[in-house]
Amino acid sequence: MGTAQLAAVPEPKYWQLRTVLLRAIDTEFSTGQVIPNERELAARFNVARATLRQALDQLELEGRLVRRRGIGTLVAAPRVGVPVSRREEGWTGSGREQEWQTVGCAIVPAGEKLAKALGVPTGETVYTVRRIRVAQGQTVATEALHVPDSALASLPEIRLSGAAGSGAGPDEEGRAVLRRLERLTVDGESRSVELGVAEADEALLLQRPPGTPVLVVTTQYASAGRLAALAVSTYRADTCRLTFGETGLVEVTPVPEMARTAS
Amino acid sequence: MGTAQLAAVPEPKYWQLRTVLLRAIDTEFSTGQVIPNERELAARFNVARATLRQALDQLELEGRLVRRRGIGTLVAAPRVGVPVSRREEGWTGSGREQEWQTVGCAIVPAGEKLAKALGVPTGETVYTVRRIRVAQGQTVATEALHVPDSALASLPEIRLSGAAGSGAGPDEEGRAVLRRLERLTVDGESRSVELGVAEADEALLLQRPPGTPVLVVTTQYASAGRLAALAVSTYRADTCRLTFGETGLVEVTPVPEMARTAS
DNA sequence: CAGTGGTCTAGACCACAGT
DNA sequence: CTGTGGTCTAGACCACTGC
Repeated sequence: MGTAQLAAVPEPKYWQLRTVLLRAIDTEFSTGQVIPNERELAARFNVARATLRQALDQLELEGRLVRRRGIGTLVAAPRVGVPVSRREEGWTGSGREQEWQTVGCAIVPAGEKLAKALGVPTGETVYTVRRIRVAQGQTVATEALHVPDSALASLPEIRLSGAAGSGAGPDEEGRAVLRRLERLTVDGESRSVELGVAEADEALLLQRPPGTPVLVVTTQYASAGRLAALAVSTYRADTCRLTFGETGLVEVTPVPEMARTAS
Repeated sequence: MGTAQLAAVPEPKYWQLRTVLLRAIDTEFSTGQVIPNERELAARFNVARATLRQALDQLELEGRLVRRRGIGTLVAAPRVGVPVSRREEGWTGSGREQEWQTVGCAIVPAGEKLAKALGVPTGETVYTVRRIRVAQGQTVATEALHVPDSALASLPEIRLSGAAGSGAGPDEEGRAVLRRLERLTVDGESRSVELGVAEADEALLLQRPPGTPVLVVTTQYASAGRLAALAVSTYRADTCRLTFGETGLVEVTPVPEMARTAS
């Protein structure tokens, strides 16, 4: 890792630093390796630690570095491609290996905003299933799957116990909801993706500090011309690349990862 | 906007501040309104300006605030839903209103990484069309559309002039490539979305400083069992919500925007 | 010109991991 | 314990906007 002076151009120092560091980790370090500590790097480049940290913040946002308190700063592994499935495979993932794990379930009357999003009257009972998604031994996403009672009611199946936590275990209730959803015919789904940050409980599930950037995927499932379920999933933005694959299609290059500029 | 003391809990101050400010802008301010300046807010909450700025950084990342140098900090408008089109509508957008504007075109031999991503031999001629996408009077995305010569060659049409900038205008060349692509039958497309930051030239096109977070959409277009084109689009993460709509589907609630937690 | 956000500094202390 | 990253401070100066 070089020690060249930073030019006195109008570009901010932290951005120049980021570029220098990026080149360094691309050429002189490999995945998982720890880079020199912040105080040393700051000294080496003759900048304050805060300035250096600004550069590292950028690289962490780009998923190139991982910082662990008490340990050091490591070169991150390339992002994992996470298929955002089309619902042909069922509600628990691709069938073969369960990619979603139910961690809880709540049965509560819909608040104003939730009711509006679901297109049901405020106060209607809504089943909210909390799930997490694990890939390569790491929790990469959390999800809140909201199903209004009215959507479930049209399905032929025994009713769930009314109050939460009465009979079965905590997420047993959630799995029951999912089982009933299996019988639902989904006509289509529409999605949106945007940037967000992890709040307290999400951050906890993702094993990250609050404020961690996440990709928020909102999926609306339509059945019989009405909204049957709403899923809000938050994926770790630092480690995930969401993929939307066509079902039957020639599998081309798995990971482009290339210059977005080509003069 | 309140002035309550910040509790001495283990949660970092900047995160508490963010929560307080978020509630404030949700209840006491409206879109486009300027909030008090940083020095005043810092004094009001008894924190250093750097700490306050950390909170504002978070809110800006979430797309809730917009900061303009020399002006102040404004409450941001809700994110615009940007349809990431399925290629049924042609290469220039939905036909009716051109959503993409060609701003340049380069004809160069493929570098190593680009060639690998396109699945062509290194050095093959590649047409790279640079486009920007405008929504609501604002540039929301830039794109580099890479088309290998071999994909274009199979199409019946006159050849383009060999060297760049010889005859027609700069982007006239780009439009010609797009016109020829219209004749291409696309069997399918596969996409991925990840978080990135805008580099120098992208930042310029997006009218944002370098390091601005963007949503990077990579689209691979398949034709006749091979990769025919590769598009890398970068959308402003602060102002965009990418939408992936099913073609014929009941249009449900346009913008959920709700608590992702529902205990 | 005055006021705003943007950058940078030098230093302090804390929380956590590994010894 | 030492060493790491995480937080916070108080102050300085710059770049830009609008009057």
